[in-house]
Amino acid sequence: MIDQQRLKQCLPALHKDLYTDIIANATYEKFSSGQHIVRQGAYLDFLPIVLDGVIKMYAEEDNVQFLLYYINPGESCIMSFNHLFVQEPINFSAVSEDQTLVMCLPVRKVKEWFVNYPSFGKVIINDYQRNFEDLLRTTKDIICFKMEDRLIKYLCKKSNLSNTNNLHLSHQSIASDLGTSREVISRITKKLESQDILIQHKRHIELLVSDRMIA
Amino acid sequence: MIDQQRLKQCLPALHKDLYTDIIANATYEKFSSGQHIVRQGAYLDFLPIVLDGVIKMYAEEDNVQFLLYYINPGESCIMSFNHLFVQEPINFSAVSEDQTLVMCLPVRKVKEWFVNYPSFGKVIINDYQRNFEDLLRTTKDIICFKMEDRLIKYLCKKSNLSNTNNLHLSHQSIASDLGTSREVISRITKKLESQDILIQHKRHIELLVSDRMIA
DNA sequence: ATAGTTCGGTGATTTTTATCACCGTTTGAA
DNA sequence: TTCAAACGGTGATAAAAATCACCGAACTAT
Repeated sequence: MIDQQRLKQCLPALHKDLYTDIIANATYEKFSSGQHIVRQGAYLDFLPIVLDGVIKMYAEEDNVQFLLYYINPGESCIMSFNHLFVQEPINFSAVSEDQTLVMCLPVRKVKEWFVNYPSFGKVIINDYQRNFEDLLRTTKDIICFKMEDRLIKYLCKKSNLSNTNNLHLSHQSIASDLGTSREVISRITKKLESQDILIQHKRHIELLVSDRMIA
Repeated sequence: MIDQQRLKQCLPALHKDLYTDIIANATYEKFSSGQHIVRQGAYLDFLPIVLDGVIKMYAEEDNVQFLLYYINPGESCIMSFNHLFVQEPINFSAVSEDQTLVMCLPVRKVKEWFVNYPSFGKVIINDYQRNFEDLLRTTKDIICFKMEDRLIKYLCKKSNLSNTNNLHLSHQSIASDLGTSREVISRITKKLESQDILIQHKRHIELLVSDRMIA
């Protein structure tokens, strides 16, 4: 599905032998927008690594589903790694944002690589770190900022990810991502429109500010 | 400062040689209640592992300081691990809750162990996992529960940690941990007192419920 | 002893967020 | 084409949290 060249771009600094080994053992899955790659409460027997597209990490609680952070190409949904060693249900969900290509590494091999290749371990650590920092960022935002600021930040982030200012998002889905209700988003977007921060079109939201407030 | 026996209790399942190596290279620091072990914005040249006492993980933002989760004996404040490899300021603080004994492992050695001992890597992974799950739990609580429920949970947790129902906490410090203001806590504790969930004494709060609502 | 500080209580008010109710429009599928 | 579902707007209201202001009690260091 992918060659060594490509894999090196995604996961640099691994041991030479490891690249061939990974390619020999990987399987691939394509996901269309909105599909579950990992479902909260399920068990895992593979480690997913994003090759193309963006994955949203979600948490669910009391029928509320909210966005934690994003996984970009070359990154692994690494928080499922430990679940490879200890067989416990995972406590978040991963959902494809767009068309997504995911490389799946089998548990057995991942364990083996982790033991035999320190460079693989470093990649794992690095991804853990990144996941943790992203979650921490999100947590800080929730505590420190009010919904209006969080919404702006959210839109800027979306804009960055998709490389456009025209965001095809329903108020409902935004509300869900931010853990609030549609009405709240409707009112805030209206307010932001009056402040020339965005324009609401028929089918999308046009963002008028750039990277503002992105940490 | 500690012998091999003791170290094994804290960090089980390591390679035999590693225990002697760790003990040979560790230094120790004692902290009294409320001292900073790790300060947000600083750089690290050691990996702290808690031997005795409890450590609070804090985040700071906009002059608001709030509790993320606790580190118990045998656990490492592992999120600083990656900062050993890439020299970046850390984005949280660790503060001793009580009298605390911390073992400090030097960067150089930690890197070496990580490469040479897969069992050490597993411990690291395990601690990353735990830290992440704790933070995720906190994040879910913040989004899904209102302050009243979070306060009850917070008090239950404190009670568990210190093994007593008599909690010596000021409203101010509770407010800080939960990221709100003193008045809010004062009003909620009053309400909870009327519901027989707790009693406020001169110098402390007596909790009347047990593990209720602890996830 | 006393002066300054921390602590907790509480009223008043505002801000922020949530919830309910209802309505018209748009969209997509049969 | 038609009908149900999704979407968005908005008023009314309630709930939750934040903010300001002020008070007295308790504690602490000199």
